[in-house]
Amino acid sequence: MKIYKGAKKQLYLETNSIGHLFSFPVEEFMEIHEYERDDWIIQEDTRPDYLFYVIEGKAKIYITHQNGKVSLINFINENEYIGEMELLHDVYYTKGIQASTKTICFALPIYYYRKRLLEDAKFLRELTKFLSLKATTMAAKYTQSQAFPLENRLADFILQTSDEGVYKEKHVTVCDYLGVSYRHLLHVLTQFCERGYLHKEGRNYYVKQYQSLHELAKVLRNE
Amino acid sequence: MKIYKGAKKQLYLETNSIGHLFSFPVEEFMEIHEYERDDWIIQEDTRPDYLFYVIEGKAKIYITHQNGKVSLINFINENEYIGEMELLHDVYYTKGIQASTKTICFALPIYYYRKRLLEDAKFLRELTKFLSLKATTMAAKYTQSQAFPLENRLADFILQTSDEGVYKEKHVTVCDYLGVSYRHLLHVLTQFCERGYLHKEGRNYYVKQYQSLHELAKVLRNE
DNA sequence: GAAATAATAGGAGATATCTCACATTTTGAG
DNA sequence: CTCAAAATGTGAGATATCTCCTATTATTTC
Repeated sequence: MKIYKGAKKQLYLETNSIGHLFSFPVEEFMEIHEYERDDWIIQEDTRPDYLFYVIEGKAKIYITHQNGKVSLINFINENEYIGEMELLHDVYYTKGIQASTKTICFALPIYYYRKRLLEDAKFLRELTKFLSLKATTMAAKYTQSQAFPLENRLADFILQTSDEGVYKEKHVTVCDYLGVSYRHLLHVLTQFCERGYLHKEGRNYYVKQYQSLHELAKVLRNE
Repeated sequence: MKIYKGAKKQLYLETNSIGHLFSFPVEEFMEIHEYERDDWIIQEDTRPDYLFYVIEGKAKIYITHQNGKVSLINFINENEYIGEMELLHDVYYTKGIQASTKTICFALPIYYYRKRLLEDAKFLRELTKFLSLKATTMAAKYTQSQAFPLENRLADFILQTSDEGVYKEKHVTVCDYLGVSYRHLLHVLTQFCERGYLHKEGRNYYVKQYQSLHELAKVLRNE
């Protein structure tokens, strides 16, 4: 992890306007952190000292269950918060946050800014919108995972993550994300190939029948 | 649905202080609604005209999937909001909200109060806490449903909902809530009886071995 | 109070998904 | 470059969960 200082910090402050986030000046004690891919931004079960706001990159929220299973709860993208739960609640089981690409965040020391943040309508309004989306997303994932088999959820995931018709996510990550075993994921991918929806070459899968995948995916969404 | 007027309205306004919720007066246009058990407070896919705050009773959030399956997303209890998603977002797939007991809510006309609410730090701070808990709860339910079989989740649910050692929730509701088929729920309940954890009499189940149920339930929680 | 509707109950077979075991390939650290 | 760790791949059998079907009770409704 690196902390940007001096000119580099200035550059990021100027490039990424934060005027819409806070109604009081935060530059003085705000830091800018850079995390490498796979770095832990927050360790599971360890309270963070900062409230983060992602300006570049992508991270993953993980929780480890008592039976050893690991769930990838969700991804965090640019313009999203990290550590907001701990800002709001004194008691909270902290989830692990891991950078999945190089990630750059604004980092506001909680001990210093907490009080003012919780009185700042502008900040709270942004955070409220973010949290409401988070709640909605989780509710959707929850109900979808119960109402539909992997087939449908995977089709949706492939359409969302494939780039120029190529799907090449890591199986390991995907099973944590979709909450199924490695074995089963492979099984369903193989089926997709057999049915001609995908074509496998090495470690990449090429989308051959968008239509079929769309059919499978569309039942997920009412919205 | 009834709307309280005059003295009855006054009574509720006096009994339930709302000073901690808003920093401006809302009494003038705020209504007080009473819903019977099974009334729909909000219809699925129909934007509500009010932001509600539950002061008495309990309600259920439902979504209907394209394949006809119904998910009971969660319960809403006293001191929780209803319709906050629509207040925050212009585009939103509205879930259905059904009273599961007689439910009394404050009802604030959105068209009238929206602007001021979104500028009120006190209101936003409360809402932020509520939404963060909602997001956390949904995330927990999501990952638990993927990491553990019904056995564990049902044990937890029985411990949470049984009263004086008696469990008597409606199976129909429970399967929507835990996201399993009616058939399977019965099957696991029967197992619990066979193992002596529960004893069935008529439509009630008596908890016989708290310890065993606790064992099953405790793996769900790290927190 | 009879008829319609919702809830409970359980059998039987299908299928979605998991666990475990093991082999191969790729990646990363030194 | 080399070795260990991570990721991929596959078989076989177990289990969790679903679907469909059919009865039997409660609960509503007219």
